[in-house]
Amino acid sequence: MLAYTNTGMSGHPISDDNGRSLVQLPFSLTLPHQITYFAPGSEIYAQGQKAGTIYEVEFGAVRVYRLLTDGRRQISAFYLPGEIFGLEADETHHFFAEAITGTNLRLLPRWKLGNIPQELFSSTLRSLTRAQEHLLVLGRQTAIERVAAFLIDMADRQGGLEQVEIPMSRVDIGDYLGLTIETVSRVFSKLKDKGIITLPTLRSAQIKKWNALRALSE
Amino acid sequence: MLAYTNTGMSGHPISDDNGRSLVQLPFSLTLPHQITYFAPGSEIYAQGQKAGTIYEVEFGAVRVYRLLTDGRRQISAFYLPGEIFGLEADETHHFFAEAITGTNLRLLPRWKLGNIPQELFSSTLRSLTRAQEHLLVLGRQTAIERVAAFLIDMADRQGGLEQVEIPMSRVDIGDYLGLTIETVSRVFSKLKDKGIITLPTLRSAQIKKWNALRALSE
DNA sequence: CGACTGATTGACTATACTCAACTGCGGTGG
DNA sequence: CCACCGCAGTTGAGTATAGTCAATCAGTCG
Repeated sequence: MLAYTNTGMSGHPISDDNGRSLVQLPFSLTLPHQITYFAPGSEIYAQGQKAGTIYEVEFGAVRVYRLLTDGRRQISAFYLPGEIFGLEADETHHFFAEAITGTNLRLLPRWKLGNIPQELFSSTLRSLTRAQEHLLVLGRQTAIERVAAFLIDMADRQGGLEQVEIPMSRVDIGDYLGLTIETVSRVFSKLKDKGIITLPTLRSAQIKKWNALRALSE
Repeated sequence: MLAYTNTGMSGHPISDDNGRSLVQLPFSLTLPHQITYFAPGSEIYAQGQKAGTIYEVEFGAVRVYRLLTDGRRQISAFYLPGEIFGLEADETHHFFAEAITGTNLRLLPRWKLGNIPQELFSSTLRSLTRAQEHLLVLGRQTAIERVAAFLIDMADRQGGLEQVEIPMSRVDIGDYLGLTIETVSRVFSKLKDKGIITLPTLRSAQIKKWNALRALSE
């Protein structure tokens, strides 16, 4: 889990040859920073743990989520290469974070009090806007609209190409969209039947009709 | 709309004699700052408008929301005295903001680039945590659980007293919780029938059984 | 005191959930 | 290289929760 390998990433690179995002601007605080590999499914931090380190995804994908006592789970965000997570309002983590696929993370030391990098602040504001926009999806959109919004978001974050890599399982997608896996699966099938997308593999999609998909996501 | 009056606030003060929040720490950037009154229902800013000003609620209540093209609305957050809103990741507002009741706002000038006050950063992180927690409510909780969570949140933000002021309408509550007004109303009635709360007026509630309410919100 | 608006209650419906069976992809071993 | 196995995903049938439409009630403001 601490040794660097490429295992688990074959077939799912969402970054260019330098491990940089194709979309997001690379983030850089003062060097040096440590890079750590996390195996698929491994925990990055847990709710209640002491916070401090900030993480930037180099390659792979991360889910950040919260649990109810009976096990219901809400994934509040996925993080792809170039994106930052792990900041908290106080000294404690309020969420869980796990690697989805094999993931390399840059570990950035806690910001110095009174010296907040502009880029870190911007990243936080982008996360806030993203979360607030997702509230609209969860609160007011139907199952089809949610899945359409998810696919468009994933596509946009990967450069807007036809081919979309989907590193997470149907369970993860359901827990992100506030749906069951069965509903997610049914919607994928319906979009496929309508010729809006194709599903070359379980972990990828091709968007064939952008306009139709955008119309669905409202 | 620009002249200071007290109209519309009678009966709903959620702050102490100094107009300070009973719960939140007061926020203060470098003085001076302008105070402006907004009448009930009046617009503070609109989606697409140029952003820049940051707002702190002195008294009253604010709703920040987003609309779908067909009119469906999601309120992403309510802001009560002492709380800050209006910051955006770029130069443009992505949401609408309106005064719910008569509201006094401190208008704080845009932060200087490269000079982000610690308190502003903390406030942003608190908003992010709050939004992410609300995702769990919208994505994974039932109608009763959502209303219970709302009541507890409102109570906590007002000092945890038995008496809770509810400055917003049932429509607002529904659009915040991702429910219809009918469902909100039915849940209020059910909580009342169970003796968990009483409803002295339409704009207030008394929490009689905290444990029961907390258990419902999970 | 009356009218208007917001809230409540009721009857019925629809969307997504639950439970269950089946399919197929991907990985492993012969 | 192919066959088997296991699990993630799909599909189906029936159900439940919240939504829709409609009527009534209540609180507020002229």
